[in-house]
Amino acid sequence: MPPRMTDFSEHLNPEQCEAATAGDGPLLVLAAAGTGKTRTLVYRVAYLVERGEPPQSLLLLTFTNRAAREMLERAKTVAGDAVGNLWSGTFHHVCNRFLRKFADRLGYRRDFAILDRDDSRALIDRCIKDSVLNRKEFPKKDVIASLIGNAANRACPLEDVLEKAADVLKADPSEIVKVARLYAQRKAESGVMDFDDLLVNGLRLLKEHEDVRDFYRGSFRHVLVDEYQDTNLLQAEIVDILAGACRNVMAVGDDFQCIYSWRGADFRNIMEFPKRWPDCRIVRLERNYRSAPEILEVANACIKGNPEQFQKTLRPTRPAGVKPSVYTLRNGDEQAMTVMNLIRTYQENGCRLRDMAVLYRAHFHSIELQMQLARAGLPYVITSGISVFEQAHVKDVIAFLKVCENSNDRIAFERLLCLLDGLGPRSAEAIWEKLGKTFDSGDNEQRDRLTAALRVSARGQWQELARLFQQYHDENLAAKGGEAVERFCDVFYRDYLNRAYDNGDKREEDIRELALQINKHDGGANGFLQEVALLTNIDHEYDRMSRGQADKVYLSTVHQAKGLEWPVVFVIWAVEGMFPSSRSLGEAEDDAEERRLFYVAVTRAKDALALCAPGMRCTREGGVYYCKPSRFIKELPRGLVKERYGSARF
DNA sequence: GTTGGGAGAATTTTT
DNA sequence: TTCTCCCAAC
Repeated sequence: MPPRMTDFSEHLNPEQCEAATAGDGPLLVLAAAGTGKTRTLVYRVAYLVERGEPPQSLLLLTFTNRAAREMLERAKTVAGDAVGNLWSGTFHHVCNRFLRKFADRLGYRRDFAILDRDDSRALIDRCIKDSVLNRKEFPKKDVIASLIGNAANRACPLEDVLEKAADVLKADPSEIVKVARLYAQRKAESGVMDFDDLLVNGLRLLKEHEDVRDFYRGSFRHVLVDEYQDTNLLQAEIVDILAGACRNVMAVGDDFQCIYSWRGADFRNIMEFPKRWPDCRIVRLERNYRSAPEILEVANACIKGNPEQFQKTLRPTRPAGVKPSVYTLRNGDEQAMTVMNLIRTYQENGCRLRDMAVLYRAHFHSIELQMQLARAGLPYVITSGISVFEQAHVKDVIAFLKVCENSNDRIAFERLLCLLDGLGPRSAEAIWEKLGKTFDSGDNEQRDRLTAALRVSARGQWQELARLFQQYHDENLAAKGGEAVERFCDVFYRDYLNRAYDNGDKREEDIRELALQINKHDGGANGFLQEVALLTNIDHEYDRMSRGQADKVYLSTVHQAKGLEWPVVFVIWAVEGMFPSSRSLGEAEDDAEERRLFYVAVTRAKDALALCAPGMRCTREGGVYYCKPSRFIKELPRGLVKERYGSARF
């Protein structure tokens, strides 16, 4: 079959086409919200493949697995299945792949374990307990974790981060440094990496090992990066190195939408891209296909005042629609009621529930609305703060699988043992030491030694597990990890769930579903385990949504709504102190980021946008705060929005 | 050392 | 609401 050739100018507007069909050399695409950024990237991939580039020589870096998957699928429909061989995934994913091949160069085993956020915080907590005497005054593990993470992602010494945070932190910086050292030391001792280490070590690999660097430089002829504005210094450097030889680097992003600086993202990466790649071509995408012009006017007006940005103006392509509304409301309850009534009205006018979203700054802002929706029986889905894969019961099951597969995973081993009756962290640790810091689940003798080390009350339960390990290795259950999980649940875990939780049934369901997911995974149990730490909520959520085609209203934080769109969008709690959040306001930079976040919220809407500003907020204790409408509303020029009041008054 | 009850706190969280 | 921490009782 002759290769099919796409007429790119037919599918793309001139700017998109210019970006997609550009020749070799660095390319920066400044793509404002809703201007077909993904489409351009997809066609770029298709173009390169049709032009004869082997797909495996293309590297497509994204920020979520979902984005990678979506783009891959779309590119396949344009250029055919051959596209499927290209390298795509998140930075963490790609670094993980590098490290699975070369981690031994850095003194790690190639089957190193990954600490997810929870594991990492738990380990930090242990370090605090073991090294800090006066813990009353010492910051909590979350604070320490974010300081350490900040330093890693900004590629700067922890001391600098601490200095900047000095006035908020009461603790002695040297003590925090001590904890951080201990944390690093313990990670090294057990040969594990946390999320940040994947980036740090991925980069080290490329920097310190010339042959590895040359190997990957030689593998990739083109490096394409999505959401470039949210890269941190490490990620930008990884891109620069990988594209260092071929010089074919395409960065796509929108500095207006950089909303992760608190995680180390630095929008200067995108601002300074032309400095680092002086001969780069810059293409601006400004024609917005998503939103009604009235919505874009609000978006343009709200972002205008931000300093330090590439000047871009969203240009509408759609015909006139309706002006966005600003609702002035009495309190959270009236807000919830009003939003619900509006949702109903839209629904009566033929709008599906899944075409509507409610966005907010922080999860807890949605409580009243959730309660109202639940009471009224209006179906909704909500993106929660914790990932499915971070929930205790899912992690328990995964710990079991890890122990089956890996005899060095101390964290998984101890977690599994803690599930036994009357056995806590202390004993689990002691047993691990006693076994010589290893436990081979396939080894009969070791299983017996473990039995002997247990207190009598836990032995019965352990026997069940020991039998299961035996089966695991005899029947080669590794090939179908889901089956192993099912049996684990049957012979042991179900009982535990029902003892430990009120909603044991619900959790068991999660686990049955997890088993299916594991079976679907190509690499068997081991392949699944190597990636599971990098899977997130959104990946899971997405599967569920697309499979169920559920007709539900979507409730989400603005952060998690990035990249998505809905015909109807409500932004609730658009008041000073909540959006912008008073917690994050301090310096001008913070105000700018909150404004970008607001911009992201506004630009999610296609046809209708409602901003809600209640005048007061009730606290748990029955107290009342008065709130002023958000500065982002106040700043809007007159006439851009329609002023309205709560439906309770009609 | 483990477990369970009660008090108290909660910004965002691509990996 | 849900998660986390701390203390007291096994």
